[in-house]
Amino acid sequence: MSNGGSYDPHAVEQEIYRFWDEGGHFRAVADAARRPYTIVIPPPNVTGALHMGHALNNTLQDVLIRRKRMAGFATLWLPGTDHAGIATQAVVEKRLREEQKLTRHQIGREGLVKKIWEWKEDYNSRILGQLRAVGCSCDWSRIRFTLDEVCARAVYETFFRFFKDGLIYRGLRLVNWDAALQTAVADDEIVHETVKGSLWHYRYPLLPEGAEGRSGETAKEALARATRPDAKLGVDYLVIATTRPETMLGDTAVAVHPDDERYQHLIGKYCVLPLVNKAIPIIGDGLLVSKEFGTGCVKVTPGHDPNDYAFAQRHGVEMINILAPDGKINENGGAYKGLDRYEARKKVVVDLEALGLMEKIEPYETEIGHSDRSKTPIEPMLSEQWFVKMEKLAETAMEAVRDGRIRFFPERYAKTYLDWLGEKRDWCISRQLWWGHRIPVWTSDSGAAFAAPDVGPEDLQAAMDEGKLICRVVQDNRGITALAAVVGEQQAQQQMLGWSPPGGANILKLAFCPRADYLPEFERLAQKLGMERDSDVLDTWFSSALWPHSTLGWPGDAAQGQGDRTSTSATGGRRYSTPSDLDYFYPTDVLCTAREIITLWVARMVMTGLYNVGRVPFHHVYIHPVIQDGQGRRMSKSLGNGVDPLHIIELFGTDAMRFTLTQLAGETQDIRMPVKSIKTADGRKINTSDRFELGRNFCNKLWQVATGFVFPNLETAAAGTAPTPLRPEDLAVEDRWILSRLAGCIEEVNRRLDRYQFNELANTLYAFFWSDFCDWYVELIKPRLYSKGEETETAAVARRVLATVLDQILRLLHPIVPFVTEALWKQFNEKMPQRGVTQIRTGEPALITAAWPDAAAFTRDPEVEREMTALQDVIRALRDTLARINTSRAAAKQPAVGKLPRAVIRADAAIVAGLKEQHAVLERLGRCESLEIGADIAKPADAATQVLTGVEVYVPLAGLMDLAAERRRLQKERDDLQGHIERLVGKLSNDGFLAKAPAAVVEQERARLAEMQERLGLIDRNLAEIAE
RNA sequence: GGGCGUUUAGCUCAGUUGGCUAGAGCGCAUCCUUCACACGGAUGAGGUCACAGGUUCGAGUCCUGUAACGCCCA
Repeated sequence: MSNGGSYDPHAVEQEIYRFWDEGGHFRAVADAARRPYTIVIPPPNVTGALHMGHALNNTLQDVLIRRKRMAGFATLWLPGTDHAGIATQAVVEKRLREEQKLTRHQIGREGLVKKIWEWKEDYNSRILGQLRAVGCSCDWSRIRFTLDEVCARAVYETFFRFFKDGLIYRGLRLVNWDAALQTAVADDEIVHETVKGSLWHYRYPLLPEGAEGRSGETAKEALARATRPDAKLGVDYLVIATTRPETMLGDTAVAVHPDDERYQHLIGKYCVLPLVNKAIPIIGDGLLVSKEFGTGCVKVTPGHDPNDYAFAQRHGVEMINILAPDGKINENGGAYKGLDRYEARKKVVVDLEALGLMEKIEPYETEIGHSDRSKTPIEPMLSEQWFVKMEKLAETAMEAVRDGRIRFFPERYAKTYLDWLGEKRDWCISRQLWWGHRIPVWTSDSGAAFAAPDVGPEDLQAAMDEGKLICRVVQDNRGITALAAVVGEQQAQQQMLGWSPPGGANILKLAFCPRADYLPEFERLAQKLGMERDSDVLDTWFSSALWPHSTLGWPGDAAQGQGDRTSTSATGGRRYSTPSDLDYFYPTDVLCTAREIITLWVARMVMTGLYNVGRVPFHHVYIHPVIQDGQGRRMSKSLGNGVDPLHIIELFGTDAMRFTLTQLAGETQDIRMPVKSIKTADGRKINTSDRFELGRNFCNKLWQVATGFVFPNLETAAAGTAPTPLRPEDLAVEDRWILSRLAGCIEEVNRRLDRYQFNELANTLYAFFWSDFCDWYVELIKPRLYSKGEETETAAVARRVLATVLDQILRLLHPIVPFVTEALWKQFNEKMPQRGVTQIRTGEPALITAAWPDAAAFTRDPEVEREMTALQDVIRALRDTLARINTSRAAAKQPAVGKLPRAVIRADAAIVAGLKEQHAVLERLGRCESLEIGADIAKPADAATQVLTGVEVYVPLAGLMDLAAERRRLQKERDDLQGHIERLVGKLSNDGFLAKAPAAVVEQERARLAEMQERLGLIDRNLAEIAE
C-alpha cells in the first residue's frame, strides 16, 4: 500500500482529545465505591514554554493516570502552574527595559505586577495548550495557580501557623545579592563563571604593642613605620592579597594560620586597617587560612564573604555591611560612600598606592558567581531576611522516608533527600521582589503614634485574644532583642501595645501576623494604625511546598476559628466538617519530578504536608531521568540544543513522541538524545532527533495491522450473529500460544508499571506486539483465514482470537499511545463490537475508560510456548538456508530463487507429530515447495544441513549453490559448539561446582551438555557426509 | 572538597535474587516491491561487558581500588 495507508496522527489527535474532554472523562469525582488515585502535577513555571523534560515528565504521569483510570480507580490528575517569583519578574523586567527603557521603580509595584499578570496569562494558556497537545488527561476543572485565591489562603494560613509556633524569625544573614534586580537570590540561581581579574597585594601596618588605645601608637605612626624602606614583614606590616580590594572597607579582622611560624607571635595583636584607620584584631584560624596559599594572611570581611562570615561566627567578630542595595558603597564606607563598588575598587587601589602600601598587582583568574537572572556578579551581603526554623520540620520529613511512609523510585534518591534534610539549614523565605505572596507581617516601631480615631491597641488585643492575630517582638540572629530578653516576650508585647517602652533606649519593633481569613480585615486596621506591611514577598517554594494540599482546598473550614493542627495530626487527619477533595484525594499517590528538585521542593512538601495536614503528601516519589543532547550536555537555550515538544509532535505525532519518551525512561539519571537541526518545508529551522522514528514506526505498524489486516478480516465474519464463548479445545496451537503470551505480557506490564520501569514497559509491549503478534501470530493464521471456499470453523476461531488479542493490545497500549489506540477503538467497535474468547464482552464506547486487562482471564501454557519455540526454530532454519542460497547465487550472478524446491526434516519421535501437524505452516513460512517430515527419514544427498535440538533440517543444494560454502559454515558452527562444550565439561568436572551449586543448576548444565553433545555428533556426521 | 551516576555491538541502551552459549532498537550487509505494513518483511555479521585486584563452585551482575565522562551539593 502507498503512503495513503500510513497513520496520520494530525488527522485524529485534536478530535480525539475533544472527545475525551467533552465526554467528561478527565473529571475526577470523589466516589466512596472506588479507590482514589491522585497525582498533582509539578506546576510548570509560567516563565516560559514547556521543553522536552516537561514532555517526558507529563507523559509518564499521564501513563500512570490512564492506567489507573482504566483499572477502575477514581483518578485525579490535578493541573496547574507556578508563578516562579524571581524568574518571571526577571523576564518581564528585562522586556520592560528593552522595549520601553523603563525600570520597575519607574512604573511602580502595582504597574509591574499588572504587567507580570499579563505575561502570566499569555504563557499560562500556552503551557496548558502544550499539555493538551501532549495528550495529558488532567482534570481541567480543578486547575490551580500558585498565586490564586485558594493557594494564597493556604500560604497565609501556613505562615500564620509557623509564626504562631515560633518557627519563623527575622535575622541578619549573608545572602547572595543581585544588585541589578536588587534582591537576594537563592544558591541555585547562581551560575559560576571564570572571570579575568587581578590579585592585589598590599600592606596592613602592624600595631605590635596591641590595639592603638593601649600602645599609644597612632595609626599614622604605624603607617609611617610600615612604609619605611627598612620596614620588615611580620614586624612592621603584614601583606594581604585580595581580588576585591574595596571590601577592605568592611574588614573587621586579619586571619593567619595558627601553626604558621611567620605570624604565630602576632595572634592576639592588632593591625591598622588603612584608609579607614582603625585597629582590627589578628586571629589564628586553621579553616580560613592556608599556610601555603597567597601571603598566608587573609583579610576578613564578614559582611561580604561567606567564608569570612563563617569565620566571624566562629570567633565572634564584628560584621559590617558596606553596600547599599543598588551596589553602591553605603555610609559605613566613610569617604567612599555613594561610589559604585567598581568605582570604589579603583579609588581604593589608587589611595593605597598613594600611601605606599601597594606591593604588587598580579593578573588572576577567578570563579565569580553571577545571577542566573540578571547575569551580573553576585555580591554576598548582610541583610535582614525572614527564616523558617528547620530543626523539627526536617526531622519529621526525614522520619517519613526512614519508616517507609514515603518511598523513592529509584531508591537511591532517598539518600539525596535525607542528606540534605540532615543539614537542617534554616530556610530563607523572603525575597526582595514584587511578584509573589507578600509577607503577611506588619511591623510597628515603638514610639509611633498608635491609635486612630476609631481604633487603638485594644482592637489588636481583641484580635489576639480571638486567636486570629499573633504579635511577636522582632528577633534578629543574636536572639530576641534586649527588651524581650530582660522582661520576656509576653510582657514586652503588652508594654509595647500599651506604649510604655522602658528606658527608651531600645528602639523595638513589633511584628503582627494575621491568620489567612482575617488578613483583609487586618490590612485595613493596620493601615488606620499606621503600621507598615513588610515589602518582601515569599520564596516561590513556600507556595510550591503546599501544592499537594493547597490545591485540594486546604485549610478548608479548619482555618476558621481556632483550628487546631496538633489534634488533626494526632488522629491522622480527616477532621473536616464536610467531605472534601482533601479528604478523598489526599495523600496523593505519586509525585513525578526531576532530581534537582528533590531538596528544593520534595523535601519541603513533605514538611508542610506533615505540619499542616498531619499526613505525608504522597506515598511514592518517582524521579525521572534528565534528557541531554548527543554529547551528554543539558539542553538549553544558550546552547541551542533544545528540542521543542511541539516540533516533535508536528513531525512525528504525539503518540510517537510519547512512545519514544516512555521507551527512553529507564532508571539511569540521564537520557541521551542526539539532536539534529533541520529545515521544514515552510523554511523554519528546528531541532529534532532521529530517536522519535522508533515511536512513529511503532504507531504506524499498529495502525497498519489493525486497519489493513485485522479489520478487513473481521468483515468476512458472519455479520449480525452474536458470538458464543469458545471452549479451550476449539483453539489451535497458535491460538493457545498467543493467548499464553498475552497473559505473560499483561503480568509483565503491570509489574513494570508498579515499579515505574517505563522503558521496560514500552519494550515489553513492543516485543509482544511486533514479534509475537505481527511477525508470528498474524502470519501463522493467514492460511486459516485465506483457505478457499466457505467460511470454516478454524477461520472463525482465528478471527475471534485475532480480535481478542488486538482488543487487549489496544487497552495495554492506550496509556502510552492514547490517540492512535482510541482512534482504532472506534473503528473496532463498528466492525466487531462483541469480542472475547471464553468470555464475550461488548467493547466499551471509549477506550480511555475501558477495563484494564486481567492476566487471569487468559491461560498461560508453558508447554505450548515450548512447542512454538521449536516450530519457530525450524522455520528460521529454512529461511536461513534460503537466504544463504540467494546470497551465494547473487555472488555468482545467478538469479535468486523465491522458494526452496524441496526440504526434508528429520525429527525425534517426541516432536515429529507436532511438526507434521504444522506441515502447511512450515511450507508457507519456511518458503518451500515441497516438504517431507519424518522420524526416520533419510538425508538427501548434497544437502545443506541445520542441526537443532532434536531436529535436522536438510535442503538439497543440487543446482542451487556450491556445497563448499555450506561446509565452511557447518565447520564454524562445530568449532563454536566445541568451545562451549569444553567449558561445560570443565565446569561439570569441577568438584566444587558439583558440591556447592544448587542441584537444579547442576542438572540444568548436565542437560545442556547432553544436548550440545548430541548436536555435535549430528554435525560431525553431516560434515562427514558432505566431505569432499 | 562531599555525594550520586555512567562506562556492555559502529550509535542509543536493556541485562531483575550472581547460573549467560550476553539481548533490543537504530545503523551495516544480503535477499525480497509475495494480496496489513518499504515508517515494511526475511536472514546475517558485529562484543576481552572501562581497567586492576578480591569474594565465590561460578562475576556483565557482589566487594575494594584506578581511570574517564557527567550530574547534584558545598
